[in-house]
Amino acid sequence: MGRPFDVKTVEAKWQSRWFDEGTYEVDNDDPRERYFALCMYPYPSGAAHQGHVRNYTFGDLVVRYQTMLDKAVLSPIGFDSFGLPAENAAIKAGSHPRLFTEERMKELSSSLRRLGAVYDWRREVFSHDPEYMRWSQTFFLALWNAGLAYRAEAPVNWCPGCMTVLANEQVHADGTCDRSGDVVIRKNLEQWFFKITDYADELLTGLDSLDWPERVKTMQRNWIGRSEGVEFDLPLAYDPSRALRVFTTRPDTGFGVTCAVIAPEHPLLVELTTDDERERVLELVERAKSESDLERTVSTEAGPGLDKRGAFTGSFVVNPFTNEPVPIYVADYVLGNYGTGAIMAVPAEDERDFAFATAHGLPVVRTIQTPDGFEGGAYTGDGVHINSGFLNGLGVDDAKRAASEFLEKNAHGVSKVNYRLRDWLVSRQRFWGCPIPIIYCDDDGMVGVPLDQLPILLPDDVTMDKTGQSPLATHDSFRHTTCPKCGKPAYRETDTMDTFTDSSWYFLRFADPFTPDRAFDPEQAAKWMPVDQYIGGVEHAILHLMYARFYLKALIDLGIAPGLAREPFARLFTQGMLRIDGAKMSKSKGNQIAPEQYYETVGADGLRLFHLFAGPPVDDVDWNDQTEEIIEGCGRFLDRLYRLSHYDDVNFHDAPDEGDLDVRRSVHRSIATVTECFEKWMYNIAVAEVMSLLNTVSKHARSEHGVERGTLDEAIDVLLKLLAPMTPHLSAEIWEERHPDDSALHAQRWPVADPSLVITTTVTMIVQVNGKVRARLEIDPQISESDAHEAALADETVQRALAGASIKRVVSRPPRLVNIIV
RNA sequence: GCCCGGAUGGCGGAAUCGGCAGACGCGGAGGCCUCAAAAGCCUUUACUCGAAAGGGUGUGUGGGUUCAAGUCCCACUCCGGGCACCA
Repeated sequence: MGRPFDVKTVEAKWQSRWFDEGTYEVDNDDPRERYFALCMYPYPSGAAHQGHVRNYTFGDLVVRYQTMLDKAVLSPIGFDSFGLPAENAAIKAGSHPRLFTEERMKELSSSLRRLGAVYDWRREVFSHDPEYMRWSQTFFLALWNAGLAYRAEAPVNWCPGCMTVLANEQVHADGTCDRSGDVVIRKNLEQWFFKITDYADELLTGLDSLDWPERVKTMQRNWIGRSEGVEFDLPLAYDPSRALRVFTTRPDTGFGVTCAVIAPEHPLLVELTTDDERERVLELVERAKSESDLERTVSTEAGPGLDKRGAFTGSFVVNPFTNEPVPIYVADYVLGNYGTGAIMAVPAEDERDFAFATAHGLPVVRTIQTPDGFEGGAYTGDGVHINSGFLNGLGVDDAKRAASEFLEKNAHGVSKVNYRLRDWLVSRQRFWGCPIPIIYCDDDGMVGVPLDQLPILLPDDVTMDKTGQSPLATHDSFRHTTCPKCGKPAYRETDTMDTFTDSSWYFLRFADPFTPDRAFDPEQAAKWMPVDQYIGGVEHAILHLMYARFYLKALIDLGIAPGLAREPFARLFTQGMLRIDGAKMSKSKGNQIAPEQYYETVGADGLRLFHLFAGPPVDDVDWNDQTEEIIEGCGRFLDRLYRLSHYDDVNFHDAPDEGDLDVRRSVHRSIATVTECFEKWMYNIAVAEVMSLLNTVSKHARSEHGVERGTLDEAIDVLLKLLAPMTPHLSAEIWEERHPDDSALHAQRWPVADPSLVITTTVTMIVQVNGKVRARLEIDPQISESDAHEAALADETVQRALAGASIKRVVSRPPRLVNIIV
């Protein structure tokens, strides 16, 4: 397309200027009000793709807008540079992941600059920087010393594709790996964990204060999964001095217990199993062990096969409510690592128990009166208790209280809160991550690497193993070391940390990377934290966003980050994703649309404008045949702006008249609208408003009568300021042409609407007859109810519509409408 | 199965304090400019009946509340996302 200016030259000029002059560098002692704007730590996968463009366009808009509001805006950037893709690529190419990663970092940096995104590059951070690793390892040791990092054997998720264990959060509900999509298998391994469960309660309650999308908060709440209940004893029938301990959230249904069920991993299982039942029980236990979670996670619907998922142990416990013996079953639907690994089963009021009981021919005893017409198995709603001794007649809540008291007195009952959340598994059997700074000594056991020996760096002389096994595990000079305590030969830990540990504190480093010999100065960090606006994809709703919340709380409690707000991200925005033919646009699917081609035509400005205009930022964007044309349209808008600002085809007249005043009103109303839209993330509407204003001004200026010079200049300058955060290059260029002696556009203040020009002097009132619009009247907004009524009736078209019919009623709602009912 | 979103012209989407449905843009149609084209500019564009004036119908479906419903209530359909044996 032929454009009235050279887009590449203009954009290159301003990009160099912002970068070379450090326009968006900000000092920690800046006295202005502070604003911390942050896009999620990007993984350096090479040149920016459209998803990045969208994300960083939003981020850059926030930075530039807040800057124009005269705030000290912290806009940092860095790279989440450890991770599997680099490692896999290095394996393929036979190189080192570092070389590969640094190449990709350069590409991503320059494509962010090409987009016109502005940062304080002095604060750049990347995870594999030795200085960053030093602090990652320091923090690991601090967590370890405080007991928040520990090593334990547990059944863990192993991804055969990634050749490493994964955290629970990285495994989908269907048992597949979040990264590779492989089916995850369960292994018993000794691994490193962070004790995130210590913070379960705060992670839950802290959500309330956050200005985050409700669905993200809901997802975190569900993931944490708090449940209140009672833990109590079911005495063993053959030895009442001992008991099976169970957890329930429904103590009120105790009279309906018809069996107890324990997990295949339960420590008492062997003892409880009688000779007669041993064969079937062992078979079930073996199967539970070998099956993947995918196979084990089948829904608990009654049907063929369900009976095989549980077996009678041959033993009984006594129900403390009824003093009757009930059989103990083992079943894989009861989890070994939740609650006590054993439950009381109440088929009448729990769907899983109902399905299980039905499959095994166990009785169903209702303890809550079902509503009339209730059909089906378990009834989980509220109701009056029946068949329940002292609980009869009570509702669920009252019965829960009474039953809990009973259990406290008679069955060692204690109220207990359980969480679904498990500790964060942080060790990975991979090379390209931050090494865990622990040494194993035969005499001293686990010993932390002394702080003055940090960072433990990854060796350069490695051959990436085609099998995917980490070369650290077999790297002799890395593995062999001496014990810091006794000096004897010892081994290093060869696992590395989950890369989510790196992204759990990078924002603190951004706040202060300047203080020597410290990860950050807490006083400096406290000035910026929490992040005022965090921007990223919803795919991190649980993973990164929960880990970072935990990590910051832990660092504060360990005295590393005293004085900081306990929540890292005050306000979160999650943008929609890009789809192409309904599928997610992604590198792995190979369906990405590169941004570069658009820089040649509409420029970064045009592409940015498209992303802002395409629809609400939260919504997904479907990239289709029409998209190209919309992008072209965004380019055309910028051309029209350029022409108008050069007075193409404009006619002038001298003194401002009523028409000019109307233009000024439009200008000021647009200021108000765009400002509001920016605050509410309604960027698509902000763009529409600016387009609309340009149309209004152009039309007026190009009319035969023309425009008064000062009025047009004000309109153009306001347009440039409103567009400055959206299309920064061209706006800055035009501004400079028009104001060669003034400071640059981005140093200008955001415009403020003149209230006297925003208020409307006349307004259109609609007149309806029986709810149908029959006339539109220009009236004074202050018009009284009766005047509005009269004006409506006086109108000719209204009279024609009434056609003499008798008026039953008039609804007068000035200044919006009058509705006449006949 | 449960929990959240969402459904508006040919298309992306506006309009949430119940008060002009379709802002803005894309696409289409017609015109101006031009030897012609591109670019640009102007007009028009929900559907439908009508030559026109004018009328009727319209926000996934079916009901309801109201003078008035895209917006509120009830029931449902479809699409997207999250969770899915956590006792």
